[in-house]
Amino acid sequence: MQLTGKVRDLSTQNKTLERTGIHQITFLERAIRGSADLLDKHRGKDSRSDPSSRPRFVQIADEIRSQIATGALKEHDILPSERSLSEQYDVSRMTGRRALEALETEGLVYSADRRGRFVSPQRLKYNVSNMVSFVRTAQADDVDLRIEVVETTETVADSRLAALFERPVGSAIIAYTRLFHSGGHPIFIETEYLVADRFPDFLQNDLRQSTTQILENSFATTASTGDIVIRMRGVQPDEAQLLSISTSHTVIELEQVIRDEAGVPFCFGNQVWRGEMAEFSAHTIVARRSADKD
Amino acid sequence: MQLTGKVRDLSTQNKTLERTGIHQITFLERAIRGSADLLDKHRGKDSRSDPSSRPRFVQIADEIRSQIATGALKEHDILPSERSLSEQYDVSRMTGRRALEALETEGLVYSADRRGRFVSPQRLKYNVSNMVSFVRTAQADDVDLRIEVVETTETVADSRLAALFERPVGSAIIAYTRLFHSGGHPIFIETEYLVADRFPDFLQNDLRQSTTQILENSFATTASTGDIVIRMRGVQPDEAQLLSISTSHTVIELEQVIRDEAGVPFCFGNQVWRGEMAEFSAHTIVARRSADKD
DNA sequence: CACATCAACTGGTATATACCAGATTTACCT
DNA sequence: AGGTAAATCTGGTATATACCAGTTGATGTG
Repeated sequence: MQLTGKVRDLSTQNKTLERTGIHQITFLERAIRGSADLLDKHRGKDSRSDPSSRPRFVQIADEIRSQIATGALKEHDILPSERSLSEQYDVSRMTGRRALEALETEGLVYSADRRGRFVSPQRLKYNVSNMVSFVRTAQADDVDLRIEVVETTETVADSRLAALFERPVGSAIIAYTRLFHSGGHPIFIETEYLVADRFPDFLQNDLRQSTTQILENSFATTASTGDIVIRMRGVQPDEAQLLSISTSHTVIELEQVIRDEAGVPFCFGNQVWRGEMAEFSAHTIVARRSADKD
Repeated sequence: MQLTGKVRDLSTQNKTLERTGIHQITFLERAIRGSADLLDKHRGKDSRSDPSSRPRFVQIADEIRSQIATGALKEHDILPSERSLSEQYDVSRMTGRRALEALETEGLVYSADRRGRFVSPQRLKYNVSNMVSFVRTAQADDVDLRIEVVETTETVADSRLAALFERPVGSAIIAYTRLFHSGGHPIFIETEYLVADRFPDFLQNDLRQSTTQILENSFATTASTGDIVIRMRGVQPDEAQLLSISTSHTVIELEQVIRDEAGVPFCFGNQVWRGEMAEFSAHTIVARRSADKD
């Protein structure tokens, strides 16, 4: 019965081969191994009875991971494709795919839609305490950074923004969304909201620079304190497109409220990071049960 | 040619049905729809030509997501299984699986190996600035928290710990690993390292409580400042087991160095969180270009 | 009633196949 | 040389099938 199945498979597979015309050698190789393989399958069921009890796709992922670790594969190098992995390790394409997907969720690998998968670069370090502008510290650290302005709008405060800014609902708000690239690759999306009456004509500025700088230079406003929330969550379709990652991936969301010396909140920012691309640090000072509660 | 393929499929499928014997109704249903389906397949290829151009598994995930949002499915409720989804939506098991996996990586759903998938509970909020013990603040917020001591060891400092503690390599170090549960479910793993000579007989204490409390009460040591790093990464197999999540998932790693009033580091902690289970907040004060220069 | 057993679940892994659409490369033609 | 069209890559989606190993609940036995 199984053999009959095999024969039928051959006929359909040949039809395919006539069109694609390239996998014939691989196919023949597998056919030669075929008879022995059939016995193997009936015996111990591959790998599970073996001492190496780890799933095949994990083993393959491990091999690639070590190739990255040893430097055989370097940052932004292209990885073997799903199909070539399946030939190389004599597994199905799906198994090769799972290995690559595992590396992707780990963050070691990123994928560019229909072009291939590549080795992820080193993480960017973002010191959230050092709120003196991510842009400026990054540039000081020689991180190449390109800022793309995605959208700028003048809108009004909904209930959430109103509460954050301690202003009435409907207050004029400036909003802009920017996409940050490093090494030619998107790293995070940032949307910032500013109280409009405090920063007239803010959007006239070139936003492809540190906004903290603009606020300091043109509006004499400096960040003094901030409240930050960091969480991991699933990516939204529109975000996925901007970050050029596939849906059903996780990102890190970082929200911050920035206050001036008087404690008045003037900027609300929302950042959506490719999780594998960053690392967040903070320096904290324990509030000795005085004002700060929670 | 395609039709021939179909006929062949039927014959093999019947063979299978004789053994499993349970999915016959589903199979018949599908067979009745068969002729129309075949035409559909030849025309626009399901869903892609449709206005609803989103992949089938995304649509299914969306439906379940809205069921969670509306409260039809509540925290820790069990979700439909992969097989029942595939019947319900008339898709293959793999497609149903992908829908569930998507929800899992989003964090809306967690899976307990071979028992099923369940709706994730609300996130725990962890204020990292408020270093006055996660345990104590959680208990103040009525979060039920169970601490399981996984391992306690007395070891010596490797180069990394030595550097962190500003002590020579080989210094005696106390280490313990604890698993934190909430609502009967594992939330994060914490491993803490203490300089041994400063905290004699520390491991004699019951570690199923706030260690900050122990340090304050028995050793007159209070946390004053801390350095924290947060990053997203892939989970290690041993961690996955403790957290009862599957491999190839992402977790949030939180490392912290805790210092006393004199600025001397006395505790190094490493936490591995189920990413969907937590949300980290911090209150930061901008260092006005004085000491802090990262 | 306690305990062992077994049938029926569950997700996990794996294969084979198919077609799609976008990206890239090659080949050819002007 | 330049440009276009076809071939051939890439991953994305989907189906059907199979067997595995835990979990759970029902069934029966001591």
